[in-house]
Amino acid sequence: MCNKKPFYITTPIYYPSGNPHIGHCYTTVACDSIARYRRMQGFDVMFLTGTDEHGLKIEQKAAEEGVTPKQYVDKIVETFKGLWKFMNIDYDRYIRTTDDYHIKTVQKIFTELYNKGYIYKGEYKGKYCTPCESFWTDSQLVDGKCPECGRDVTDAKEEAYFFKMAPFADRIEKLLTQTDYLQPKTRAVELVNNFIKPGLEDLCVSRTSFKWGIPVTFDEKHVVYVWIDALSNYISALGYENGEYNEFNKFWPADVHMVAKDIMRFHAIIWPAMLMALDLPLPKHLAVHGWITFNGQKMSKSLGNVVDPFVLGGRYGADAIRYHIMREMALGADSSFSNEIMINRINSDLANGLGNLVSRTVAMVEKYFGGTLPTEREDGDFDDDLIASAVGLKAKVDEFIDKTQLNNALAEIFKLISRANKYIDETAPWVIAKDESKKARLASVLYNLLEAIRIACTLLSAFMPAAMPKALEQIGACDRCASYENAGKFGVLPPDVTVKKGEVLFPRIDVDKEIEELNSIIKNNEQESEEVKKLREEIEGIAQIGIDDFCKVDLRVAEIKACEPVKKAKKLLKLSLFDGVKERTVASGIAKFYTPDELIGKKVILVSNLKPAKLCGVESCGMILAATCSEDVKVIFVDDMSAGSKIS
RNA sequence: CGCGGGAUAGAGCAGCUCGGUAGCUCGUCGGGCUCAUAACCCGAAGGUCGUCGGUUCAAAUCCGGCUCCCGCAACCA
Repeated sequence: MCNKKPFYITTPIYYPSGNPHIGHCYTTVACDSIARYRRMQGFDVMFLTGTDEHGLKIEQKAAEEGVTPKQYVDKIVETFKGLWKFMNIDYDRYIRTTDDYHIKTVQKIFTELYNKGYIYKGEYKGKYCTPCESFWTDSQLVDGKCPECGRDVTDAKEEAYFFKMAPFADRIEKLLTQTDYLQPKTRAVELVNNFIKPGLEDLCVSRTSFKWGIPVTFDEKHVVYVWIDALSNYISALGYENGEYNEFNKFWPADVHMVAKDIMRFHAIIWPAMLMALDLPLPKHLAVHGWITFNGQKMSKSLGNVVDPFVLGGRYGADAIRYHIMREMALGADSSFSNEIMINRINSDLANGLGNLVSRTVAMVEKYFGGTLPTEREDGDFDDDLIASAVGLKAKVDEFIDKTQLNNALAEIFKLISRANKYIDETAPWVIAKDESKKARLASVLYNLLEAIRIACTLLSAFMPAAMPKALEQIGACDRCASYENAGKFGVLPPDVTVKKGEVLFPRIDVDKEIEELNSIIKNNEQESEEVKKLREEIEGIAQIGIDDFCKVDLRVAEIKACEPVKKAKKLLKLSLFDGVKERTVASGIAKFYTPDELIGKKVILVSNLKPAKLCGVESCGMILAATCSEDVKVIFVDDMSAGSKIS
């Protein structure tokens, strides 16, 4: 036990503002598979996952439901844990940022960084929505209004603590460009160019505008804002600066932090900076994967296409879902998920390939030898090639696991499965079986097949922890036979091995029928309830206004005299509008939907008394009205009216 | 001229570092087999490797221009 090498792997801590979806599944299943593989290899593994439970959004969601924030997150955390159980996720520790020991660590880290001079008190400037009691950045605003309630915001400042990033810029740049910290490394240049070269901005690390967070010990009106709270989970979970655990020295630095690309920046820049400030060693690898897209679109609740892992797993089994997402997803790249792709994959690899191989092999042992092989052997053609493939597999898979390339590891294993299926055709056991004098040869062929299956299934058991033990049982492999150690050897099963046919491992799926059913599930669940519900909530959520409020907005017909794209902006068109009195410039985010030629001469509705603002260097005086429906935008034209006409 | 990635058979991808016969999976078509979950095995069709030009005996691969897509950043008033 003591001489086992430690291996520490983490998922991000998920934000429980809603139920888990297949995207959460991906990261967690990937980590679980790696963790299981490392355990099999004999590492002393610490696999950490958890939830990030503080923040304004949780506070608000809880308030909406009339419960305390803690009650709210408790409920969702149960759903997360339920999903992990359902997907056979075998984590060693589950951290919640509301756990006492984590809070203790965060407070100590915050104080230490303050004492070291890396955290200082400053002022946070932003837009403030009084009814929502929330700060927003300019870029978060929707039409200049609060994105939550749609009401006006005001310029406001609040006292806040900031973390100095600048001292670490050089070291972070080196970390990203000169080490193999970031996987895949292709994104390093992007990060350096976008964030480090322009100069790292200091990071706002406390807030006074909401309460649901960890209090700053030396300044009680502040709570710690996201970064220091969330990122330090990776060390607080090991007992850093708290008495709960005593494993920091054993497991830190982490071997792999796995994250999706949307939070890469925080783990690639902020987290290393924090660790540098604390004088702690840096994690060895940051593995960044893409998003699962659904029928080509990014997975999101608003699109109404969230794939429910419970539904899919319930239909095809957790292992089939695990296999599909591992096999399909390459590190770094997005992978498209659709019911059709998934079902085809399950059918061709799991049902036709692996499942059928086990089934036909076991059936032959039972049919020709009553389930137990005789011990006589006779070598023959094709044996060497199959054996070589089987014996060499482990080293190849090891290499891909080391590189966090699970898809390639699986592809390699399935090459052996194909090889074995081909071997059956080459040797044609049913022909040998007709000749009584060739029993020994027949036994050899079947034994070789069982061995190939044993090796493949042993290595696969990290990925499919429920189905593989069943397969190994069918071929008569004991626990010892199915060890990682033995996956590199041939001839491990006893010569007189006894097989036992069992249930079908991966039933073949009727593609057309399933897709139809899944589509109707999606329609019922999401399009009608989710999407309409969301729209209704959105509309109902907007406060009513009196006619006098409406009259504050001056709407006029204006003619587009000239139009050109804004340089440096993809979405903006610069319009010259004649409002009846004079020409003015308005920037509008419609470049994707209209060309300048289409617009010149048209008359549109102008919000004429909107306060001017600068967009991508263009002074914009007013805005024009357009309807927006998901991705599409249509400007409202009023061509028959003359410029300057009032609209009311 | 903001930064980066990409364009290869119907689909999804590899090959490009280090030029020399274009490969894999799925799908389609034809054949074989009958142990098996109508599964398995073999074969075929299908690509001027985005476009134009350059270097070279030889370019998917190296160099340059262009078109289009996708990330990131910045604005969707």
